[in-house]
Parts: sequence; C-alpha cells; structure tokens
Amino acid sequence: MKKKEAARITIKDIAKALNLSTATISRVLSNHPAISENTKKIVNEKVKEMGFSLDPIASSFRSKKTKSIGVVCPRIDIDFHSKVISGIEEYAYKRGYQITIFQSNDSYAKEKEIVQMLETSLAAGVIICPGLETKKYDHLKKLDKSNIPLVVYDRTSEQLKASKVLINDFEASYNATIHLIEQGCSNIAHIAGNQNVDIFKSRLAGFKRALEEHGLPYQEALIKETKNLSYDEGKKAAQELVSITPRPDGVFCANDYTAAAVLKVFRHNGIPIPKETAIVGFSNYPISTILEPQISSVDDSAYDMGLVAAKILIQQIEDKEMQILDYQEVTIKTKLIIRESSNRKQI
Amino acid sequence: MKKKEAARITIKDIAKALNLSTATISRVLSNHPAISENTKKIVNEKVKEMGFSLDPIASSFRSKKTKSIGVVCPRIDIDFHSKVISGIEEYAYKRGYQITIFQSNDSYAKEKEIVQMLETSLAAGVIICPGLETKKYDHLKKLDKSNIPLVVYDRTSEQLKASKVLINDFEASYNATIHLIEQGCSNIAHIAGNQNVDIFKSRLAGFKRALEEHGLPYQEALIKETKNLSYDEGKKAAQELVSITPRPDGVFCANDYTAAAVLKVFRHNGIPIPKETAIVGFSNYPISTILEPQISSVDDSAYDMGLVAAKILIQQIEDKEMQILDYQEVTIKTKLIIRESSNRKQI
DNA sequence: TTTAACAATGCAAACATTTGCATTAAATAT
DNA sequence: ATATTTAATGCAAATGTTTGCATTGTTAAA
Repeated sequence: MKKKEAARITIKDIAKALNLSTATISRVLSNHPAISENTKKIVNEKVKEMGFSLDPIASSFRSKKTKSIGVVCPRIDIDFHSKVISGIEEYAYKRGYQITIFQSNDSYAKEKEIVQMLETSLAAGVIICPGLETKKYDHLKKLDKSNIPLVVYDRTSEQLKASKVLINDFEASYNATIHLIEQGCSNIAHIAGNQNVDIFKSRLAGFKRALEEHGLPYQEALIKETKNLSYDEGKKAAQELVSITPRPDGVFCANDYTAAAVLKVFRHNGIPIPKETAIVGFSNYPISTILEPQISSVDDSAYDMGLVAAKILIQQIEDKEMQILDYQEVTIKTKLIIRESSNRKQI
Repeated sequence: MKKKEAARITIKDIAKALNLSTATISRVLSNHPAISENTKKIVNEKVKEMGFSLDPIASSFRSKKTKSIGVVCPRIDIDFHSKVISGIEEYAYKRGYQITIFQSNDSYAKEKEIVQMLETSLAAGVIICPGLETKKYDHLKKLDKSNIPLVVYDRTSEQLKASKVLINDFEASYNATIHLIEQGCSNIAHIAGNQNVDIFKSRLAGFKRALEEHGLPYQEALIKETKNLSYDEGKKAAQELVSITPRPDGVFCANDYTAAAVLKVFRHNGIPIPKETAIVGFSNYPISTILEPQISSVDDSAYDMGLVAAKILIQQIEDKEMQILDYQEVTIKTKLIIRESSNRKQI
C-alpha cells in the first residue's frame, strides 16, 4: 500500500507542453546566449505556470558540478567558528550555494577523512580551518588536483599554498600594546597562547615589536604562555604576575577569558583597574562587556572572515574554467575596542 | 589547454575487471542478500585495490535518496544553536549523513524558501528551530507530504504535529525556583523572556507553580518581562527590582545575561549576593562561571538536544519505508548547576 | 539566383547507478 | 530421470539533465 507519489515535473514535461526540445528548455534555464528572447519568455512562463524547478541532483549528475560548499572546522560550538560559519552561510546562500559542515575535533585523521569525502562528493569548494594536529597538508593539496577550490581561514601555515583569509594578529597585537603604552603603561605583561600555533606566535611578536619600538624592555618574566588560554590558566598566570615587583601596570592578553581572569585576580588584590593596571583582551567575547569594568578587546571580525572566505571561494569556483586565479590572501581588518579596563583618560 | 582529468573509476570498471555485471557490484556495495559470500569477497578486494568509491551523486540520482540532512535555525552564531548543531553533526557524521545548514534570521519568508528548497533537493530529513515570526506551519507540513522526515527543536507549537526535541522548561524553572525557596528565599522575582514564545511562557509558569506549591504569593510587581533577555534589558529590570520594598531576596532569570545584569546592579547597590538576594540564571553560558560570584544556572543541554534530534531523525529516515513511526516527542533532562550566586549554606 | 554565414533549435548520446525481471545453474523433492 | 524450488547473477531499462554536433530556416553577401 505504498503512497503513489505525485510524479515530479521534469524538463521533458515543459518541452512536451511547448513542443520544444528538452535542450532548449535546459538552455533557457541556464541563460544560454543562443536562445531567442521570445522562446525564453514562453518557456519561463510555462515553467512558472507548471511550478517546475530543476532537479538539482540530476543537474549535478550530468554537469559534474554541485552547489555545495564544504566547511571544515575544529568545532562548531566555539564562538569564533560559529561566527565565521554564520558569515559563510550568509554570503553563500545569497549566491545560491549551500554549505555542508563538518567538525574535525582537531583530529588529523578525521580531517583527512572529511576532506577526502568532500573530494569524492564533488564539493564545489572547501573552506577549512585546519585542526591543531594538522602539520601536513597533502590532503588539502589533493583538492587542488581534483580542481576543487580551497580557502583556509584563521590558522594556517607557510607550507600551504592556498587562498587564505586571516586577521593580522601581529598588527592587532601591536596596536593593542601601543594603546597600553599610550595610556602610560611601561611595564607590560602578556598572557600568550600556545606558541605552536602561528596566530599566537604572531600576537606575541606584535606585542614585542611594540615594546621595542617604544624603547621598553622585553622581560621574560612578564610573558606567561598558556596551553589553551582558559580562564583557569589565566588565573594562575595572573596570580604570578600580581606579586611581581614592580607590579605590571598593563597586561595584554591573547584572549578575553584570560583577560577576565587577570581582571578578577588583580581586583581581588585590591589593584584598581585601569588606574594601577590596565588590561586589554582579544576576540571581543560577550563577557568583555558584561564584566566590570568592561574589558577592552581586539575584535577579531569573525563574521567578516566568513563572509570574505565565502566570497573568494565562490570567485574561484566560478572562475575555475579560465584558471586565471591562482590563490589569494586576504587580511581582515581588526578593531581595538577601548573600554573601561584600559581607558585611563576618562576616569 | 584544459587539464585532462583523471577519469573517475566507476562501478563499470570494477565489473569489467572481474567479468561481472554492474548490477552485482552495486549489490555487493549495498550488501544485498542475494550475493554469495565469495563474490562479495572478490568484489570488495578489487574495490579496495582500485581505490574505488561510489559516486554519491549518481547514487542519489538513481535511488532518489540523499544522505544530507537539512538544518535550519535562526542564527548559527547564537551559543545555543551552535551547540545544538555541534551535537547534530557529531551524531549524523557517525551515521554517514552530512548536514547542510541554513539560517533563517527569524524571517518567515526565508524559512519558507529554505524549506522548499530542501524539499526539491531531496533532503533525507530536516531539523528545524522555527523562527520567531513563524506562526503557520504549512511549509513544514508539506515536507511530510513529500515524505521527508522532520524534527523540530526548542521552539515549537501545539499546532504542529511533528517529532520534537525539547527541554522541559516548566520543570527546569520549577526546580530552579524550588532551589531558591530552599535557600530561604520567600520574596522571589522573575525576569521573564518574551511571552509570545512558548518556552519563556513555560519558564514563567514553572516559576509560578513553585511559588504556589509553597504557599508563596505571586506578585505581579516582581515579574519583569523583557523582549530579548538582553543584558541591558536585564539591567533596567534589575534597577526597578532593587528599589522595591521589601527588596526581593531571590531572582530567577530566564537567561544568564539578565542574571549577570541583576548581579551587577544589586552589587552596585551594596546588596550582598547570595546573602541578601540569591540569583539563578538559565542556559549556563560561559559568563556564569566567570562572573563573581559565579552564577547558578540551568544547563539547557543544547549539545544533547542536537544529538537526540539527529538520532530520532535518522531513525525516522531509515524506518521510512515501513511508515511505522508517526512522530515522537523527546524531552531532554536539564540540570540545575548550583554556584555561589544562590548557595547560601556554604557561605 | 546562388552561396555563405549565422542564429535558433533539435537530436541523441552520455553520465553512474539501481532494480524489476529474466535466466541459469545447482540442489532438492518426487 | 523429471519436476520443482532456490540461489546467484545478469540484462536492460530507467532516471533528468546537459552538451557537442547536426539541422533547419533566415538573412546578407556575391
């Protein structure tokens, strides 16, 4: 007793109804130049009248092309990635692409598996943030051989030749540090992220450069590297920092969780923020506006990264035939958002 | 000068190499019963040897089935949704399904468009959190007619007959309120969410019931409805609450942003938390552990919701032929996480 | 007029797989 | 030995669209 399903209207039905060939219908639908305006009109009307739409699977089957962009990230529920994905979706949808999402959980094996699957499923393109374990990039290079465009965001490596969307971590950190210096800080600490990761290396480097350029000494004791930039690690680091003499009068943190931790520990020790010690974080998490005082932070423009990643990917997909584009690197502007935790002048 | 692409290995190549028919290969690959163990072995070996894998598009084309689950939510970059999606992906991937994500931005028009597209693209199933604007459900009912299974999560409506994954907002709020009462609160306020949304209505109802059952009066003046449960709205509400006499000795907030706001305002007014006023939030956002004191909160098990949503959807997809399952409603357990903001006994 | 050029359209193959039905071979029952 | 059943496999159709090439009709050039 299976339901009789209403047979789908196909291009053939339209052709029959109008006494045209399926080829013509197909061409109208893809706006082929060699079709007269008149037939175009007739066909489009019929299409609307009969409520027809192309079967995307049949299309893909024949043309060997899909409208599906594979997105691979370590985890979807990390604030940063969810924003990037949101941006990707927004742009891709407008351009008629769908996005298919995978999380690698920072596992190299899984990442490889996913990428390979995207390859065999003929993804139109791939956007990826490589996992922490990923040191080799062969799986991504293979995409190129299959002619599937690729864009990498956030984490990256010199080794990998591909289009990239990044923020300028160096510059952002440099600017954040300069800001602290301008607020009168001269003994500035840094809570750093995992130094195996390029972006955190750059943040440290930018910090360092700012000091150098302003004739301030770089003191190892004031640099606290963490593994995950977690709140707890931040707390531990802050406890060490707060008892150093002379006590740091500025702290630049590689994310907002550690910044929040510094804030808490210093206040606990009766240090007025920003008067005695100014604090700047990174990433502009929601907490930065909820804590008291509100934390200054570098906005990492995650949403925009997604938008741009999708944009340059689709550009590559659609230019693919001509093979003109090789790869491009785009750097997204960041913005230092100055709030109470580092604003001494307003106090 | 177009690249000569390495022709893909097809089922035909395997068939030719082994002098079998493509039908046999196809059957081996889908584990058809009427194939001898021996041929299965031979074929599988050859498949591995030649590095063959089925072309998923050709498969879908012929079988009219995909392995793609459409997920529609208002926005991906909302903490709650990103966690749900993460759960969905985790389970779906294990079961060999891919997820394709869309955001409706709470627009009914866009939601309709997306759902229709999922219909024509033969999604294996759909998981959706309807947008705020959505009052009619015809677009979702149509899915049923096309035989595409559907699971709704979080927001829902009695009107819609479909499988649902929910948390028991009523019970969660009830328990949270009981907790406050057990801590000795007797004059409890509630910061409520938009009362047009079912889940926020339930949270208020659960709150109310707890009061009733413990012989406490329900006072309109202590209920503050907000539109978006934003931090700023919370602040405004808190400012009103703090000056009421007698001042509330407990506040149950429908999310953690408003709870954070209450915390801030009350402390500003010199009210010790939890001694004079205890606070409980909802959703267990990251901020709840970073603020001081840490905020008690109801964990909404977003990740688990996703996991379960994917599970029951796939169950329906794979049972589809028999049409046994109609629809099912699953309620996910929530957990009240008691932290400093409401824990008076430990102080 | 004849020819060439071009624009518009049609024809039919091709795509990789699935599946109902047919066929064959082997095994069992008569 | 014959008939019947069962197991394993093959045949071939069918799926909806795209696209290279062929065809037709029309217009411009010779």
